[in-house]
Amino acid sequence: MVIMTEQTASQVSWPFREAQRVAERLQAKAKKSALFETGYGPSGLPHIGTFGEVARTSWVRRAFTELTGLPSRLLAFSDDMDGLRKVPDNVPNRDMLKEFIGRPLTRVPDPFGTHESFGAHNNARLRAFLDAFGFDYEFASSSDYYAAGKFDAALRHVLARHEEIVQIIRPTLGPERRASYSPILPLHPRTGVVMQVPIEQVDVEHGTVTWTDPDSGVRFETAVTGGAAKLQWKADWAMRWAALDVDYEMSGKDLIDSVKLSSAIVQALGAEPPVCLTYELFLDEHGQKISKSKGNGLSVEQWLTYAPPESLAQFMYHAPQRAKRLFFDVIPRAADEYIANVAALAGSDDPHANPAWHIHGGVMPEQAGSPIGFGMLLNLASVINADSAAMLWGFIRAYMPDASPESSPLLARLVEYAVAYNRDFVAPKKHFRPASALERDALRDLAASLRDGVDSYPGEGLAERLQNLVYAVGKRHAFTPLKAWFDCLYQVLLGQTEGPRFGGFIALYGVARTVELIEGALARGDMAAA
RNA sequence: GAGCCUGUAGCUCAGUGGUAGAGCAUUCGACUUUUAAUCGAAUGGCCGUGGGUUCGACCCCCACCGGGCUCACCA
Repeated sequence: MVIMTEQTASQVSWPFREAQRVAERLQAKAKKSALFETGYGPSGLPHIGTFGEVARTSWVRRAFTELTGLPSRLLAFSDDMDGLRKVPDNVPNRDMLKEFIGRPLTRVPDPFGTHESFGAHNNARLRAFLDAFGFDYEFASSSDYYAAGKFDAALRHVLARHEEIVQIIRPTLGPERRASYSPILPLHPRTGVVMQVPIEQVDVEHGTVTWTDPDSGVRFETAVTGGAAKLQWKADWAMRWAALDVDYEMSGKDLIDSVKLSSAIVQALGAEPPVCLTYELFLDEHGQKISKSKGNGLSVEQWLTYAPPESLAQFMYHAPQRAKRLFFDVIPRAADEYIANVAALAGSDDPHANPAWHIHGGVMPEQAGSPIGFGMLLNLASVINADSAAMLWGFIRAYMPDASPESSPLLARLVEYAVAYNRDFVAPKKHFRPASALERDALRDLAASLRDGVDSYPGEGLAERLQNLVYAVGKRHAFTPLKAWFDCLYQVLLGQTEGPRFGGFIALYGVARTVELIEGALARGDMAAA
């Protein structure tokens, strides 16, 4: 076991602090490898919190490797043996599902018809989601583990400590549940439903429980092993910790009580709970809780439409134990923080303290950074009304001749995101004011002049000749001051009060398209007048 | 009822014992045949309140006030 030096012990980065706790746990148990776990409930399709949990756990795992050099695994554990509690409203074939309420998800037909069970379908979605980010993990199915007998020894142990476990959980329950509670949930031998019934008899020697079907009155003796029964949630978690010897698991603060109780149960089983971290939940823009029905959350898909995955990781990295508002405006900031961290990493004497190091698993890609910040890029996209990456690149090169997609792959991606951001959030809010009579004449003149060509105008490049053309048109009409002519162009054509040098804009936007832009604005004016 | 987070510039937020920070906003300036992504500068804080620890507290401890969330059925 590697003992931390003073330098590493003073790490200010939380993944290393967590990794240190894991290292101490292993040292105490004389273990030679670490097991990290993340869990998924049956109701959950993967969402932004799923990403956060797996990313954060992966960072702790990576830090653990750095710290100790010991091997480790990350188990993504799906609670797919849980009973279907209610029919989700976002799936097809809901009537069909009604008949399977209460049965383990892996024994409910897939309403989408693409997998052998609903559980398998959700598992596939989860794996595809995790794979899309390139997470290194092993998938585990609760149903498989139960059926394969991987929990059998632990389940018998639970049976032996049945009363003790009941005593731990019972005080936390309401009067109704208190009467019937058992950590053992036998599967009904005929219907397959996960039964929440009083356990009348516990036979430790044979590994069975006896219970009565409330509907038929028939008594059953069911084995707790081999997938004939499963455990109630908190006991299930504890049993899994014990059976697999899980070393690390983080969870949201909504599970604080569960962590407490499961830890008590695992100790009743004679084992030690893993190192646990409780993270804060996300709030919306107004500090309110995020609920799917209100739709005030921000989805992974939304985030990744407007900024790179690294920025989402950056957001998740910072202070997991503090409540953060998760809404649209945090995206550009997260992207810029990431870019700044990449830049800072180059000359850093303590890379472990830098989020970018963690985000990239300690191996930075070539040319990871961007010479231009995302905020600036968004601003630029807005100012020039960029509707294509090529147009944005044109202006970037004017500012930074050496920049190219090849020399800065991140910038190339950011450009695409900035165009999307402008398209969806900036462009729709533009206010195009109608042109006055004077301005209409001048705009017609401008369109006609553009059609005639720029060859007669002075200047070295196309942009400069176009600029002189625009200027000449303005002078032919009675604008006072001439600035009013340019104000007209921005306000009438681009829907904003300020804008780029217009010749450069036309050169990049295209002469023909600019003419269309002018004709469109004039047509809008006609409609308003009519 | 139990627990967790939070209060720092106008706004959004960094900052865990050693001279209060960033972005945005505001104002001024530079560049500009009108402008502009840009660059420079300025303005702006009893760090929620009151105690305590310390040579020294935004930071650690206690109390209070304000804002918010979670759990008490299931997972």
